[in-house]
Amino acid sequence: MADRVSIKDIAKAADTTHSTVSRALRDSPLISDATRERVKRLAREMGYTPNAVAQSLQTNRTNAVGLVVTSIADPFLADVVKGVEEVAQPVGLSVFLNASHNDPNQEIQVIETFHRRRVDGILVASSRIGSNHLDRLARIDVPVVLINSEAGEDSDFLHSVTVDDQTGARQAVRHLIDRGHRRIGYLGVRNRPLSNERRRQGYLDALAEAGIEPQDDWVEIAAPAGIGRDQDVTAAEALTPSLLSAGVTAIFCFNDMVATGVLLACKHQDVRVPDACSVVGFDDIDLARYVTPSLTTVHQLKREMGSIAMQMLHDLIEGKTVQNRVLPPRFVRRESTAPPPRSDA
Amino acid sequence: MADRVSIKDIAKAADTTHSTVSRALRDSPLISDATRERVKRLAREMGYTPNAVAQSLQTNRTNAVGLVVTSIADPFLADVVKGVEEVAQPVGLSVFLNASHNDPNQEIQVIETFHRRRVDGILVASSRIGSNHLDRLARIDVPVVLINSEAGEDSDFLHSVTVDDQTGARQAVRHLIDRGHRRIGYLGVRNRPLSNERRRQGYLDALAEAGIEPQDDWVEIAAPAGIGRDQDVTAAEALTPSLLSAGVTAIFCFNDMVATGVLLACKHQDVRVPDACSVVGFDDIDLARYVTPSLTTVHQLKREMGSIAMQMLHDLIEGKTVQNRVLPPRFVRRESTAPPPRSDA
DNA sequence: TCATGGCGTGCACACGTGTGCACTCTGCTC
DNA sequence: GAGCAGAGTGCACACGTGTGCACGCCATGA
Repeated sequence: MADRVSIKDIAKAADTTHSTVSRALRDSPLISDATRERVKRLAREMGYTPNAVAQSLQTNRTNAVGLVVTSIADPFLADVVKGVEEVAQPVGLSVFLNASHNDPNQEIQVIETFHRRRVDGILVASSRIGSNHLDRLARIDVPVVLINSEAGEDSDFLHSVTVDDQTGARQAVRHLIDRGHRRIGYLGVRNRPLSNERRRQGYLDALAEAGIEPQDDWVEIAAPAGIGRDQDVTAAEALTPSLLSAGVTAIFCFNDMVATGVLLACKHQDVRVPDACSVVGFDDIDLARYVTPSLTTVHQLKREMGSIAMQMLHDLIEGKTVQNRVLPPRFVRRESTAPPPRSDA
Repeated sequence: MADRVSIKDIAKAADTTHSTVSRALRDSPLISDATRERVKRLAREMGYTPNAVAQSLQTNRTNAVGLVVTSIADPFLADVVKGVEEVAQPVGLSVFLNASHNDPNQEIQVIETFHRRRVDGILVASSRIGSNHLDRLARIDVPVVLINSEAGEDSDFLHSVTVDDQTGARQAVRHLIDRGHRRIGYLGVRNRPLSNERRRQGYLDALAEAGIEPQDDWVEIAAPAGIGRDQDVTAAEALTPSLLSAGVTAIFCFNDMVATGVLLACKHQDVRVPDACSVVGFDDIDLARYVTPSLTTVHQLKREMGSIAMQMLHDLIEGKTVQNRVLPPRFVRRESTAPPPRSDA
């Protein structure tokens, strides 16, 4: 009952028209102070709550944005989403959350849904979408900000915020080299091809700088069954023995989940970390501090990525122009790295 | 350009009226097969995407639900949200995600936003809201499902799905007793009072069954600075020494995060787990398998809670009646529990 | 006294879609 | 041949809000 009250009802109660009520509630200077106050008081008393649906239809603005992530249960993305939320809420933007699970059908469906709902902008933290569905995104005619999956040739509606994967990877591997390692492995993933390629390249850069010839059997690329933590861990666990038997004394991992899988595998094989083998992760999710040994890793500004991306999208919606952002990684040394068992000359 | 096409435009192209187009697209039996096909083909060719905003205004259904969580970065809630998503997407419901951070102002604002947007239902995974904002929720006149925070006296619009905290806790503590422990501590949290109280009660039940007199200094209740993982861990870490010096040989923790804090504290104090002290968690988040030693804990059906809650909400929206659900916990034994160091007679 | 101007209000239309009702047309039946 | 049923379509209104424009009123000034 308190629900169904519209500005028309208020108008009736105030003995005026809905136009006046609308203007009074929006503090239009056209309205006299007396009626403005009278209308506002009535609105309060009658328990009026504006109908955002009708407003959207009229103003052609929904004040809603779409957010696609590959998986919500990914702790990395959870932090990103948190950052998004922290900016969206204060500026009055609502967020439609959708997962894509790297499934082409769901990706299409999600974009379609955002279009139908006439969102004012889209945030993508799901690497495949940026590249694969450009045409579909373009048709919506709405600003898009990609997170950790660059904007290809910069079109005028596609923007991005990323971390400098390659530099982060190079720093991490250089640390291992500085500690005396020469035989260093890379354990990557197949289902996030862009980041994986950049981090692998950083790994190769560091080896090259140190004059180390990379060996084929130092590199393994896991193909996790799905998306998210569990699969990364399991897939990495399975591939670790092969790397160890290739004789590496340190393993640089695509992310902390993969590194955790390596830790578990070492535990089962009684390979002591870091004494017998050093391990380095990427992302610096909370987990990195909780495992034993705690993970040396590359810190990403996860929450900041989310909030910066959301701020960019907000600016774009307001018609401002924005600059793409590349955030700096930060190397974090913890307990999972040490010099190699015996120095390899 | 492909955007601004409405059913009126299609009507013009098909040399008919928007009424016919509307009916044709909705497969109304009033329309002849010929025109239906013609309209549908034109709609496709012109790149028509229905305007959900206008549809909502007309039908008084938004096909959107609101989801409030205390924090998105909480791994427990992340799984719940995932379950919600998995049900919502297929049935065509969109999800507005909002965080409350246990902040009364934000809680009010979130509910207000959901009302303005005329969501068809609300999902609450933020314990405080159920009890504190009943009046506000009632005013929206929309079904509400609470997750892990019961529905008080069951009103007709409030429903819930919870886990049986008390039984889970009792099972966990009984396991410790079976292993031979007599001096068992409880490390709880202050900012989730309902669950905390139920788990503490289960702890007391188990002690009572074994004829053990609980001691005041066996129980500590942490007051984490905020919500989510990090604060739980830190707060628990700080309180662990006090429990250890009370002479307990095992600690039952409010959740796995708290347990992780205990593990860290023990590590720093060189107290070996489980040899010198056993530790039990709650929730069975992924982390529980990754720490060393892996955590003995109480498994919760996290994803299922989300999907069941969403299914309930969907049924309620469709006008069906539903039953509140209490999910069974499942005790999981891992590496963090063992008999006490020397048997206390 | 009349023109002028400003202030406050109401009228009417718009946004895009759904739907009850009236209308037209075709073909059939008596 | 008139009447009628039924199928297909269009008209008009509704949903709740925002806004350009015209109107009425009052005060001011010539």
